[in-house]
Amino acid sequence: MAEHESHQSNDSPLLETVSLFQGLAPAERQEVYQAAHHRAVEKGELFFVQGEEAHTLYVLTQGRVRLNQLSPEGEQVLLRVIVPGQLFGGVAVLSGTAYPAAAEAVVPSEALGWDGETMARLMERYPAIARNALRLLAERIQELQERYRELATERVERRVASAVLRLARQTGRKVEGGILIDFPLSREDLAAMTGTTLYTVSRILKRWEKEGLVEAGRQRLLIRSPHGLVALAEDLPPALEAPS
Amino acid sequence: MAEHESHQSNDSPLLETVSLFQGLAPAERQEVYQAAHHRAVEKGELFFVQGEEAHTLYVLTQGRVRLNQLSPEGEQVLLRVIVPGQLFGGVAVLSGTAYPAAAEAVVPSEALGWDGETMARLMERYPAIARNALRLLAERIQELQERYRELATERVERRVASAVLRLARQTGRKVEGGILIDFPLSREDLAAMTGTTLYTVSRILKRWEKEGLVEAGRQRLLIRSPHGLVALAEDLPPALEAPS
DNA sequence: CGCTATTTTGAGATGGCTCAAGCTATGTGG
DNA sequence: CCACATAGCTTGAGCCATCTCAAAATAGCG
Repeated sequence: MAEHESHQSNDSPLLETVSLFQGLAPAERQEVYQAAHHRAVEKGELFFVQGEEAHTLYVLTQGRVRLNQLSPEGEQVLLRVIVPGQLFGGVAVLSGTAYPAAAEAVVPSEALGWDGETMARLMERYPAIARNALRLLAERIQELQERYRELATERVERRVASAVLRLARQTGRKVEGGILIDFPLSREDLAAMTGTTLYTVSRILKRWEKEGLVEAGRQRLLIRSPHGLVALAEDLPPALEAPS
Repeated sequence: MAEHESHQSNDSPLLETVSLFQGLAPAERQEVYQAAHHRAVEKGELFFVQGEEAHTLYVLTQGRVRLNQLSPEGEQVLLRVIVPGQLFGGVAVLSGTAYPAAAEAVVPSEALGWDGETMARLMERYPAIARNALRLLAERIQELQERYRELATERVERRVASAVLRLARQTGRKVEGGILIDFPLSREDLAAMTGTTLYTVSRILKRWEKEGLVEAGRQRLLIRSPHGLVALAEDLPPALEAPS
């Protein structure tokens, strides 16, 4: 029957953990799931491009997606990295405008999509979805405001430290020796997240490596000492090795 | 009876223009209005402080309010300026967290306030309010993202130009000779909006004044040539005087 | 095994910050 | 109504964090 070739179920076990659908009964989630269409994109491909009229709101189910915003002059900013369970494209759909950024899969990725009208209908029927959406957007605003302040008032090294920690929290995988950022992340990506250049990021990572804070490879970042980075991000006195 | 000493009505003519309540019938707006309480604060006073648990969502009816975010290190960022009709404090109430910024009246100001539960109840009853709120938040996110990119990729002068233009659009008053920013705005305020220092802003304004773009006084800014500023903000070739 | 993307490193330039000092409106109390 | 206090603004000089540009090293990938 109408069955997607999904990974491990024809049910909506995945949606259980999606905060947009929190508070729905299983049967309701099932209905929401039925209304979705499934989309898979290759590494490097886009779910949507910046400027395209927004039609679909996605929830990522597999992979990692970057939201890039391009300035009129062609400079890129990496607004955020989406991990499974998170919403993307929603802002544009809800405000009825064009996508303000492009969504690029950094690894092979899959998502569920609902077009604007469908989602409006679902929200109508299940106000909990609208409430959740409000809460999610409000949280996004708070985070954005904080990052805005960070960018406005803090030096590069600290911004990079914050960005790395944020990534670690979002998409870090515990491995022996530390926390590994779980997708290919280049110096240039980090630069685009923090408003600096890839050269400066490279130098900073080298320095951190010397200090034993991280282990940085080609598109790879292992955080050996989250504490050390937190200290940097918050400008604590650089943690003495052996307090007397 | 229970009548506020409001400026010119016991009705809700004001709410008509508030986008949060767009789409409500007059009677419904009336009910919304009944549920509000009225609050006036003096110049320099705060509607709420940063970190305070969020209880009330406001719509400004009179005056101008600044939303300031303070960094842990004590540096200030001016996130936005609220003009009558706009919502503030809503993000914190909707996400159920503490206010992420302080709201300071830059001139004597008045607002209508609803506490979180009341607003939740109203949204329940009138889904249009929830829809409007979603749209408003989505628009805020878009604006913030854009400003984030601006801060990340553009030089100070251009950022200041953009900030001034934004203010002019929001709260500019046409007067003879140009557009006047309609509330006291210091060099330091502009610096806090654009992530720079008051010294740099001062120099930039002086330069613009020499070029005839603006007229800058003590906490006063008159834009003589919006076009010139737009050119700066967008890095067009600096508008030739007389194209041959 | 060679090609290409990524990263490192150096050297030099500079935009904007910092600090210090003086200036000037504005409002206030005598 | 004046003189003074104050908050806001200007200006200079020096510095430095970060950017730029150039070039070489490295690592994957096909």
